[in-house]
Amino acid sequence: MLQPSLSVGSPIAGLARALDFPSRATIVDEGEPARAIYRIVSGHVMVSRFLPDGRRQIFEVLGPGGVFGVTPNGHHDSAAEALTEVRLMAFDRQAAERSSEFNAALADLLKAQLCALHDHAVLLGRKSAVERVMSYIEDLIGVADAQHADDDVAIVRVLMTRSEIADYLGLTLETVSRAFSQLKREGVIGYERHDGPMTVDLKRLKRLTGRNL
Amino acid sequence: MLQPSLSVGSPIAGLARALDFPSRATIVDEGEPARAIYRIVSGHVMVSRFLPDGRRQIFEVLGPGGVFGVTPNGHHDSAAEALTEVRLMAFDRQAAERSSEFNAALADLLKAQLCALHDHAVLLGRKSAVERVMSYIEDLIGVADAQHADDDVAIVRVLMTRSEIADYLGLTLETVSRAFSQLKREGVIGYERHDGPMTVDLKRLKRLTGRNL
DNA sequence: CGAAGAATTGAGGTTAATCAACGAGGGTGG
DNA sequence: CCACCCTCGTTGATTAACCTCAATTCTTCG
Repeated sequence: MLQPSLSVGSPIAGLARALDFPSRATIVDEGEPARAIYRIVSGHVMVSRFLPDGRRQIFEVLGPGGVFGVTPNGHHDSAAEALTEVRLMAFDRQAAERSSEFNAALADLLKAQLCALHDHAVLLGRKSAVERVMSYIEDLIGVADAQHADDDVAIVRVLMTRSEIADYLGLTLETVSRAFSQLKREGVIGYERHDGPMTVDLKRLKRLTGRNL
Repeated sequence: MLQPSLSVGSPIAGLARALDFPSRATIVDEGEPARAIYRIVSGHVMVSRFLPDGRRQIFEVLGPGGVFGVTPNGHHDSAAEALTEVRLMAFDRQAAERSSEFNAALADLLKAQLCALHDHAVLLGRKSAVERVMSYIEDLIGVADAQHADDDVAIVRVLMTRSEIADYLGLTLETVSRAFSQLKREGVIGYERHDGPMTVDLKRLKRLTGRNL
């Protein structure tokens, strides 16, 4: 997928500043006034929201090129947390919104996000626990689709805890753990340590997800 | 919420043509090449996607001002169906994408949609059946928030069938029906005929949703 | 070594899905 | 006009999936 600019060289480059965050840092809080729009240079970021009683839903996990902090009103509707060390470009919101060039580039990025959120809504509304976890694993492989197209096995690293994956997939951490265990028993995935590398048998995964998605 | 133009008077007005559809007509099919971007003038539209095995997820229900048919690639990722008689403005996609003015206006609309999809993801991932139906009823009242702010009772019309509501809320039609029955028993809502007007006791609804959202 | 955080696994409970029957309009054709 | 059918909604009984509670292990870190 094309990644529009929003970067140096563009006339709005002057509005941007680089920012770094350590792993697990909170970048924006829910409800906070929206002063900037952020683009990820390197690292990964989770975007989430809490219900008053503590239930959490993670909407998206963004990698390099991803954008967050966009809001229709003046306040962030969701929080953003660094999943790894992160380098960001921060664009002053007020100034950026006045630049039609910025908005046009942003529109392209938002279109892709919209599509991703549609995928995720299908997952949350209509897929079983194991299907959700398989979709998650496919996401992990992600653009690697290209580089793994002819491979039998992909190797990925799970950056999120079971609890975070659960809040992303609309499950509990126990159900996520059981789904991982089941897929491991079935030989779809393999790992020694949960924070180590995970191997994915692409053929088996495709066979399981191919039929229904 | 502000509704940016994308309308007559704008320099891209020449790219637009008006279209009418009868109730229940299919406006765009999933997978179809994306020739246009649509804005609703009047009426309501559902946007949805199917899994290969027939499971359906409805992403959003759009009213006047709503936009659909936006896609990051050349093909529609979802279908759109008229829920009522609908009048649309259709913007030629190729031409519109070249207009930074169009894209800028579109960005504002997409921001609002993004926020709405976040709300919906929380609903799908983290709310119980009755909570989902209550949220749906709140949506029905919608902007009426303003005009009903001092009222005790709102009167709304449910345009969707139980099956459509189920596919919107990630439930089965039976569960939706039971939730409606329960809320009726509890006096939160009232109706004689399912296709007739429905009264909503706003105080009771707020009391139930207020705590947890 | 002990404590804290994360994952796994088991047992049991709850919610929502599934299967099934029935009733209420609305349309169509005899 | 009425009988029939078809769609939609409601409700009940049962099942299955997932959640909750709880115990245990593993790893890391002080």
